[in-house]
Parts: sequence; C-alpha cells; structure tokens
Amino acid sequence: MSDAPPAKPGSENAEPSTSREKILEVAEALFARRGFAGVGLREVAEAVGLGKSSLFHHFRSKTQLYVAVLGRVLGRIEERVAPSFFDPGAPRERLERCLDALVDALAEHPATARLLLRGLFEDDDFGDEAQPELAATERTLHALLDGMGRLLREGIACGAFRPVSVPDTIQTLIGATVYHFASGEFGEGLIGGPLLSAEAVRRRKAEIRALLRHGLAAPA
Amino acid sequence: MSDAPPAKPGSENAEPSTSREKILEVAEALFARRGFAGVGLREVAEAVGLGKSSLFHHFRSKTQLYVAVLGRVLGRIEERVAPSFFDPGAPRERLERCLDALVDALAEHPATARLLLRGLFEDDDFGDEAQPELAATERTLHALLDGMGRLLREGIACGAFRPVSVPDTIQTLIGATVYHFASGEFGEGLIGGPLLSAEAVRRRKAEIRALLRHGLAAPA
DNA sequence: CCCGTGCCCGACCGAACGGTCGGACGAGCC
DNA sequence: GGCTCGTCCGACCGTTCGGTCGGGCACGGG
Repeated sequence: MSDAPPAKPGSENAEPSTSREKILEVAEALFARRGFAGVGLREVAEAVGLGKSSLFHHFRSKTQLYVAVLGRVLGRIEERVAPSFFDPGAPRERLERCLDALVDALAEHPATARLLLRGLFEDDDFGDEAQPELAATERTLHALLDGMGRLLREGIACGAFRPVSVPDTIQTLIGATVYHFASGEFGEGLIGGPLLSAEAVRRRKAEIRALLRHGLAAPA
Repeated sequence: MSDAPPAKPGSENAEPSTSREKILEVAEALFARRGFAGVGLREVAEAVGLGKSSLFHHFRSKTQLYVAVLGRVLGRIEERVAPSFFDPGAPRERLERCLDALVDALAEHPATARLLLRGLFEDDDFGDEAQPELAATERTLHALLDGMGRLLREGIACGAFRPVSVPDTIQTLIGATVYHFASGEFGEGLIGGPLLSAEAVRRRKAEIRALLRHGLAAPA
C-alpha cells in the first residue's frame, strides 16, 4: 500500500516497468473508453496480466485508482502547458504557444482528452473518500484555468484582444481542443481520417490559430 | 411490448402522461448525469414510481431504453434545427439561425447536451442488438451534419466565408455549443452562474455569433 | 357473465460487481 | 538456516446487476 509514486528518478516512461505504472496505463485507456462505472476491476487486472486482488495492493479502492489516473493525466498536461504561462512575449504569442502545448499534450495519448472531458462534465460524486487526491487534481485544474484567464485578460488590457467575455472564451477554447480530441470515432468519421496523425494535429493547431487571429484579435 | 410511440395525437408533452413517457423522461435525466453503465434500472424504476419489471413491459432491454432516449433527444434537436436549413436568406444568416435553434434546443432540457455529447464521444458497443433504432438515430445525426456542412460550403462558395476546413469548423461549432451546455458544474463554476438562465443562453448565442462574424466571415 | 388484453408487480435467477483474507513465493539481510 | 518484506494470488463474501416468470387487477366487448 504505497499509493504514492516511488520517486521515479530520471527514467522517462518509455514503457511501463513497474506493475503500478502498468495498471495506471491500462486503467487510463479503459476508463477513457467506457467511463468509471463501465469498467470492471476484473477487466483491468486481466489486461495488465495480474490477479484482481493484486490491484488492491497498489490502490486502496477503485475510486482511488480512478483519481490516480485522473491526476496523472492532468499532471502531464500541466507539465506541458504551464511553462508557457511565464514565458516572455506578447499575450497573443504566449496564448498560441500555450494552446499548442495543450494540443500536443492531448495528442500524445489517445486517452488523455476523453479522460479529461469525462472529468470535466461528469459528476460522479466520490463520497468524500478520495478527498485529498481529488483536491490536488482540482487545484492543478484551477491553476491551468487561471493561467489561461490571466493571459486573456492581459491581452484584452493591452489592446491585443477584443473585450470578450473571458470565461466564455475559455469554454470555447476547451471545446476546440479537449472536445475535438475526445470525439473519437465520430470525429474521425467527420474529418475523414485519424484524429491523432501528425497532419491532423497540425491542422487543428492551424484551426485554433485562425480562431484566435480572426475571432479574438482586436481589429486593426 | 409496444416499443413504438402510440401515435400520441396533438397533445404536446406539457407533462409526461403515459408511463412510457415518464420512463423516458427519468431515464434521460439519469443517463445524462451518470452514463449508460452508471445507471441501474432499479434506480430508474424507483424514480418513475414503478416496479423494475414494469420497465421491461415498455422496453425490451436496458440498451433499447437507452437508444430510445438517445433517439428522442436527437429528434427534438432535429425538429428545431432542420427547418432553418431550407429557409430563404444568405448563408451566414441561415447558419446563425440554425445555431440559435441548436442552442435553444440544448438549453430547453438540462440533459440534452450531456446526452448528446455522450452519444458522440462514447462508443459503448451495443453488440448488434438495437441495430435498426440506432441506425435511424445515426441517419438523423448525419442529416444534421450534412445540413450544416452544406450551409458552410455554400457560404464559402459565394464568398461569404473564408475558405476554412468544413469538418474542422463543424467540430469547433459542436464544441462551442454541445460541449458548453454539457459542461455542467464545471461550466457553471467557470462562468460564475447557471448555464441555462435566459441571460447565459443569450450570452452564448452572442459568443457564437461573434465567432462566426469575426472568425469565419471573409475579410471585407 | 366471462374472457382477452394491457399494465403492473414480487419473487427469483445466474452473473458480475467491489472488496477481503490467508497464504504462497522469492529476494535480501542477519 | 531463519527472518522479514514486497508482491501476487485463489477462494470467498455480500450486494447489485440486467433480465425472466407467473400471476394479480382493472377494464371493455361478446
């Protein structure tokens, strides 16, 4: 019963070595596809190659496993996006860099966007069980939203952006990024190809850039 | 075992009269909140005020109930949105009308957007059980998407819109509408108030209009 | 009057659920 | 050899799952 990553030194996760990481990897894919209630621990264990009981050695309960997966996903996103909040440069440039980073993070793993979307709009109340872990995840989320909001307000203040409603714009941007990469088979049928190919990712970045330049920029 | 609405004459659904409609109403709300796997039939029956077995008199199985709910929701949306496809007027005007209608349809019931979003990005494979009903729903969906796509292409052809990627733009618009109204507590926390209030709906319409006028319109 | 029909119910089924428990097995340390 | 400790497992628990079954009850037509 460790429930906290064992320091994990310099090693990047080229492939999951420890059982704990393998469980997280598998659970991430499954939860993304079918949601918290739609995944059985039996299935997770089988996919990892362990007995079901062994899962409880690494995670106290199913909900603990879920919040661990959620936290890991959000952590990966913050790791990529947050740096661009404090970069030098004009607000528009920084906002573009930050959204590019977000898209990269979402495109990295196919499960990321779906999991994040589920975490956003689904409210399965985990009755005060995983309080601290969930609180940490929410703090990370708010840090990301605050950073984006600050960037937008700054751009408006210095005249680079139109005086739009900041929360509404953030919602639109989330829709254009998170929803898009979460749309799965439907999205692939719509654009007529894989969502995560290098070309499709490039196209989405261009789309978002255009959205910013034409839809957000103040008229010259 | 009817499984098809009993004609339902002129009566509008001011309140659900028949048991079947009550079941659909309740199931819609529950499925929207917790997803297909997260809702038990026992819970549905209890909320309706019936025994669990009685549900099976009106619907052959849980998945049949789910696709019925999905079809009803999508039907309501098409009912509102489709007319504006064939309206007279310039493409931009018609697109704005059609998106307004979509927003109205999503704002009408709190569950609509969530259910639709789930239907879009969730792929719980209902193993060839509810084939015909699901196919009809997908046909409705494609009709809506085609109508929107035609409107966009038309606008581009006549020079009203920039030569954007039509599928990508549709994805962005879905994100700006369906995702926004599905975002629930998170969205309310972000914009700092209820999502479905008349004022919030008006604001969202304005946001989308601005998105079109600034982000999509061809430069004069 | 009786019988068919629509609607509903309680009791029940096998399967799957999340979770517990006692112990097996190997690596390291004395 | 004996010891602990981390990891893993099979068997098992109570509960809930979707779904079935037989029958009860009201009603309308012969």
